[in-house]
Amino acid sequence: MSDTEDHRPGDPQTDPTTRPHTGRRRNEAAHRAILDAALQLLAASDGTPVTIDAIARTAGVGKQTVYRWWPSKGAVLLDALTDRADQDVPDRPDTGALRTDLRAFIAATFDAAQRSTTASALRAVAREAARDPHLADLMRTFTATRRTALHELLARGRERGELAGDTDLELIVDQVYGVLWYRFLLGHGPLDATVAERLADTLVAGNAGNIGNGGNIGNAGNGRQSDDGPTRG
Amino acid sequence: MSDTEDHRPGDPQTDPTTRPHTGRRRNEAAHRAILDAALQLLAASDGTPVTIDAIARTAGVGKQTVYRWWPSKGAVLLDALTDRADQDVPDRPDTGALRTDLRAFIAATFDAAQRSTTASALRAVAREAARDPHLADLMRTFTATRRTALHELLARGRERGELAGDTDLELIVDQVYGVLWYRFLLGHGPLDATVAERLADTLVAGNAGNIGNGGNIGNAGNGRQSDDGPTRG
DNA sequence: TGATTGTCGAGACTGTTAGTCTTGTCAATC
DNA sequence: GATTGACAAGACTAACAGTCTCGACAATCA
Repeated sequence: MSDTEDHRPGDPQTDPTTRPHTGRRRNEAAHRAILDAALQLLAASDGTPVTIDAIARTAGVGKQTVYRWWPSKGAVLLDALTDRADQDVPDRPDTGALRTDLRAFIAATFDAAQRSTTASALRAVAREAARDPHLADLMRTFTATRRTALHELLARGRERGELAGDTDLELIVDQVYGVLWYRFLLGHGPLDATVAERLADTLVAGNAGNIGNGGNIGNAGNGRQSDDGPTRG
Repeated sequence: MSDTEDHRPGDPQTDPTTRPHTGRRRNEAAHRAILDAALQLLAASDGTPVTIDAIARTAGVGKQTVYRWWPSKGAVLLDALTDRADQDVPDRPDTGALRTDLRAFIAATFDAAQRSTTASALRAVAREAARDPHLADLMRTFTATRRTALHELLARGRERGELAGDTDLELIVDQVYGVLWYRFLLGHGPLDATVAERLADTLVAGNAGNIGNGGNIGNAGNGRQSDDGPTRG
């Protein structure tokens, strides 16, 4: 729940530190009802976009009340999604071995994305984000946490020597989340535990360094350079 | 140019085989002007969606003329994009070695996606597709050709023993196009020749079979099973 | 107690856009 | 010359995000 302190942007009156605050107080129940309505509609969404009117009507609330506390439709939707998705943030496995850590992380991530309520909401928000640059930005922040967690997991493995010193960790992160989003949004391939294992194993094997990197073709060391910084964008 | 034979859907009169066709003929110049206008607007798009009115106005054409030949805005946009993107379909390198084939294919694909005209149009169409299920379908067909080409390239390598016999080729395809779309749409990381090489090399190394698949951690053979069929969805 | 402030639900309003319908014109065929 | 159908122009409808207005209500202050 990242929303309990929303203000009307640029409205210092709502900051209780400056002035005692007169006037009627914010109705927490309405606020809660809006988030619940938004999540319910997102979860039930069949592809048609969720409208503000529908959210307000479902919540039994005036439209203005929605816009008093959120700057745009996208912000409401993301708050509703966050409210839900924070419940199933993948934990950060630390088994001491990269391959098993990675397997667990990817499997948990795939699994979380597939939970029916989350999945439908996530898809709906992603669709909105395609048209709403502000929401797209919020989505980037939303995903950055998970990207960072994966990056750290990989960095730990690299420090232990399980990945080559010049491994491009960001590329691995993008391979994982690229496959996830690609299959999630297009739905043309599975995102199950088997795929998670295959992906984890081949990523580790493919970046393991000079010990077993060749296969049938010698893999000449080609000026790869490491890049750090957990999340670039 | 995949559009020269569009009909008004469900309008058998336009099929010249049934009846000689009376009345004024279709204006090819207008048709061409619409596609050109659409592409021009797509290429110049800054994020704001391209409207049908703008296309018609730019083409010097009535809106009805657009809708006479295309069923929806998405269809026009995709036709315009196809018109352009067919020019830079990556060829199918066949150097005899998987690693170099893959490097060339991925580099060419990344490069084509980045060409300024194509890139802007592609992004705009992808944004539209998020809201327009019909366009999303057309996009899948549009990308299927390229997916198939990559799949075949990989299958060739597997036959030559450069990939393990149980390699999941679809997963590799999705890693390539997943990274491509993910970085292309979010723009948080590069899609250059260096990345193409790294990606190709690690994919080959990670799926090379039992010769050098371990790295520091033994990679126990875990019941992976191959799945063929070039494109599943 | 009464004035002030700010929220509430309701819903009218504005502006934008996809897609349809209408009108008067023009070109091809019968 | 009649019919058919494409044409440009643009009015029209329906959805939707976001704003504005209204009368009611709740909290604070003088």
